[in-house]
Amino acid sequence: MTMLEGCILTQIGQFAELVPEEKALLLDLEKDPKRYAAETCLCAAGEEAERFYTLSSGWACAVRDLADGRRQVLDIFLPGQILGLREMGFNEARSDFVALTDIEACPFPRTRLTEVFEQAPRLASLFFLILAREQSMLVERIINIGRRPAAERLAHFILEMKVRLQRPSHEVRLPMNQSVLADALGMSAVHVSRSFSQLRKRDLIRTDGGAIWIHDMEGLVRFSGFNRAYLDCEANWVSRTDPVCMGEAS
Amino acid sequence: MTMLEGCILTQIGQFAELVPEEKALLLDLEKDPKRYAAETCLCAAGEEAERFYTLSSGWACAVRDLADGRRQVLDIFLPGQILGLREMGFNEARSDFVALTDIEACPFPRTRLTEVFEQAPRLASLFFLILAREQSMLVERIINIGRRPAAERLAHFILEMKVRLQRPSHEVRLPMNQSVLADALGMSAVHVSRSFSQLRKRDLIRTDGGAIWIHDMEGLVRFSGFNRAYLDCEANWVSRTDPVCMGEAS
DNA sequence: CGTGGGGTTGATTCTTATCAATTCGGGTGG
DNA sequence: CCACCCGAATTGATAAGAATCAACCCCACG
Repeated sequence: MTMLEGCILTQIGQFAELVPEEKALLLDLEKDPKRYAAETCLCAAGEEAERFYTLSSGWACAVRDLADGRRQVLDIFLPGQILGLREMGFNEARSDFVALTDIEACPFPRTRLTEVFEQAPRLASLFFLILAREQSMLVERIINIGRRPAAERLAHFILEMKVRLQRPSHEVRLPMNQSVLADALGMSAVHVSRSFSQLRKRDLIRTDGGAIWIHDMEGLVRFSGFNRAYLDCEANWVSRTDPVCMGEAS
Repeated sequence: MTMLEGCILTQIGQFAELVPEEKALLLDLEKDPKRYAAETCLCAAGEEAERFYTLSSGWACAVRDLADGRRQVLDIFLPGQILGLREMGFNEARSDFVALTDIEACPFPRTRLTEVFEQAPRLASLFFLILAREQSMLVERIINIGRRPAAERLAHFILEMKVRLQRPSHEVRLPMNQSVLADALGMSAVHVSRSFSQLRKRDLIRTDGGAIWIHDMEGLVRFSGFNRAYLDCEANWVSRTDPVCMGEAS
């Protein structure tokens, strides 16, 4: 079983060198993780959303249910991500947050983030960057759903997850059934299955139980029009001046 | 002709009371607006993207062209918005930015934003909020494109624009042809036309040239499943503590 | 007057959804 | 070990939705 681990510290640390004060603030956000079973709904759309969650192990997702039963998966969260960030400006949760696997997540009050921003202004910039990266992912999903036919759409999604998992292995194991996949890709579960067959027939992937082997990476990339650039976000602009400033403060 | 005006100051001012220093920093971002004709491409995907633009009048959009000619409109920008924010972490533009009407926009170097964040940390929080609101809009667009059939999708889009325009009038005038609309909604131009007829046949709207009259607001809302909550973003959490801090600094 | 872009409409084709039946694999209890 | 059940994946048949292709209208504009 692939149990992923991670913390927001390493996630954010990719963008800039953090000073001890900043690290302490971030660590505090995930100091008391709780365990939740797969399928648990951490937060339902419409409820007053007082808290966010740092995800330290396992997978989660954000989902929106429509009146007529249709549903759309909005995000897939991996360890090290924060659940709820985009809801900062709203008093009611705009979507469900659901555990896809057993997870460890640490709830913290939304207002805590405000305090963090005040105590370490540079972190506000870094969180800005995180939102910007998430936006880029959403934008690619819009392109994917809006303009790519089913098989390419699925292929693109597989590649996105492959890159996000940061594993050298060509095996991608997604802890979700084809029905969830369908809701993430804006299609029907049956058609996800058909699209898998298509990718197999073209010898781009092989599947075995829950696992997907990327058999022809180059072909899959070409087929789906995938370009990983949108996942590779940098923050050269943040680290330049501020660290000095923080150093003085410490 | 509907010529919209606006500045980022009022846009951001909705979220919190700004102190003079903050206002000055923001005003500086749009102090030297330039005029661009409709159709002008401010920035093409792939080029090194050194600058963002504050949009002070007219409409613009972000577009992505795919290899095979398909295209997807990613954002519609109204006066007071900043073009490019989400690209903060990238060195190359991830999409085209194109003027939909004649516009006035003020280019400023991306690094300027960093300076702003350093000089007025609270603005970093507010820009964080802006990104969060934009994310909410993207998320609704994903739901719209992923899970709603064409006519509902169009209806939802019309209502979103109606709310964003902040006009009491039930007339919505979109400065874009049905082909652009199609690219925004992930469908074909012909089908946009048919969807308009459907909405007309149901007596939900009337159209005349470029203008759309919402004839049955309640019906349109019901039909499309529109809920404006995602556009109504608040920042009660920002203004609480920081202004004091800024007051001291001044 | 022509001309051309945008909008509408119809005919056709393609894609995807929906419904239904079958298979597969993993548990569970006898 | 086997019978059974269940959820998930696959496959086929059919229907609906949307794209595409093509014709046509309308109107602004030279």
